[in-house]
Amino acid sequence: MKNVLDIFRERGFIEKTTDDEGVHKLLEEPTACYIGFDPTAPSLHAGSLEPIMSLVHMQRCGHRPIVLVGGGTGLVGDPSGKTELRRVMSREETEANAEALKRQLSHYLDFGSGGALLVNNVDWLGDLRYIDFLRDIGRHFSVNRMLAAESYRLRLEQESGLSFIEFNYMLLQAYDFWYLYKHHGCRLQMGGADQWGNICAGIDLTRRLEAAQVYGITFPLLTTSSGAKMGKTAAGALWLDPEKTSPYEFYQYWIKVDDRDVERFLALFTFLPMEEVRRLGGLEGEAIREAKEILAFEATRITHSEEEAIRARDASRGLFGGTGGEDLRSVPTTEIARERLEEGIPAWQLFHEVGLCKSRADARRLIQQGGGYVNDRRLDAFDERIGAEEVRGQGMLMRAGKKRYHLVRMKGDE
RNA sequence: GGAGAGGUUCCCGAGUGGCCAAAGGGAGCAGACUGUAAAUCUGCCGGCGAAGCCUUCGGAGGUUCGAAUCCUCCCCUCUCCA
Repeated sequence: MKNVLDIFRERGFIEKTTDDEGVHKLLEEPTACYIGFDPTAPSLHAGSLEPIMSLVHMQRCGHRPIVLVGGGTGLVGDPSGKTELRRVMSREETEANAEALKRQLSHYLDFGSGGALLVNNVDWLGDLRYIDFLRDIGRHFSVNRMLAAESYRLRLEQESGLSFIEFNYMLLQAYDFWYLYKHHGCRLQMGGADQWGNICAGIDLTRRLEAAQVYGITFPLLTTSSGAKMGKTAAGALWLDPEKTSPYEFYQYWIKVDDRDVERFLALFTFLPMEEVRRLGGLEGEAIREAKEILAFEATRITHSEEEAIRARDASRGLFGGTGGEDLRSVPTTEIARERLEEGIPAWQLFHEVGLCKSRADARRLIQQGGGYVNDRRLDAFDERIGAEEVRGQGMLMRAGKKRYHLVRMKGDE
């Protein structure tokens, strides 16, 4: 079997490793590896897709992925990112989120016996005793060295500063790595590029405590070619939970990616063989839409299901290809009572109500600027009343701008 | 604990008594051009059915005809000193 490190490398997962040869050698045998996820929300979003995919590759290659839910560290807050208000979360809350994460990750990973493992570090960090921790763990850390770490240095140079609780974060994560090594034989930690310092700290600690060599891999920070953080949509984050981001919207996200990102994303977010990835990435001009369609389909299939992917694709083809007679079931839909429609609803109110615009003023602007459509007819008055006669076939198709669709059906009609 | 700086609309960041719903940039949205791409140009970019009104400049009070701007107290952040 191919060494998973080589797969990672050719698919663009690797930013750097702590020891190229060592990691390669390590991965020749079945190995346990871990990635931490913060249980700050009940759903993961696209930003987590890269680490998730890496774990899937691991499992496919016969290794054992360990998902570490940061129930304990989540309460401290990793400074290796932008400062944000750290919400204090209750244990129940993080546990509920941890459950949700596990359910979600089960789409990708097999948590069956002997398969992937999910652990929550609150289980071992929660009851740590401060003095013991300082004496047993803290003594191994050189503040001088910590200060030199990129993640801290940045914060020190900026005026945002660094609080002691954040400064401690590194020790806790290092402790995690050691713990997982000790109890689950985990010898590899992976994470985003910003995790480098934390990972190295864990390696160091494990070496000191156990005289054992463990390893780390970091992934490149994913941004779109336009520089934005990946996984943002107009509505906010691109969630993996179909309740928060429908498969249709998910699919659309990938269709709309920048041309320059297609090949990279195909390699990262699908399992297509690399020859195919390169072929698709090499397409030029309009032909690259084929590549985007495949990317969107595969990504949606992996995260949701084949059925949803097909549905999203059909709806998208219909809406954008203008074939008509398409299956629109996956387009976001709102039901409105027949009486209200028969009376007629002013367009700007309707656009707001179905969620196409975030306020009535926003809707009015949209329509006044020529971006509001009903059944492909551009509205020219923002207060035009939209009535029941517009609802036909599968429903009334509303559109905001060129790309955002919404379907309205009459309540009671089927 | 002491001394200083600061908290402005999604973000960065101007504004120090009326001309401020608040410069500029970024992000975002729409239009044109395209390929549901990029780049570019144009417009929009707190809310409310227009005029007008309402809510916003860390929080609570106060001065004033009038406050993001002045005063008081409080909360938070940063820098230097201890």
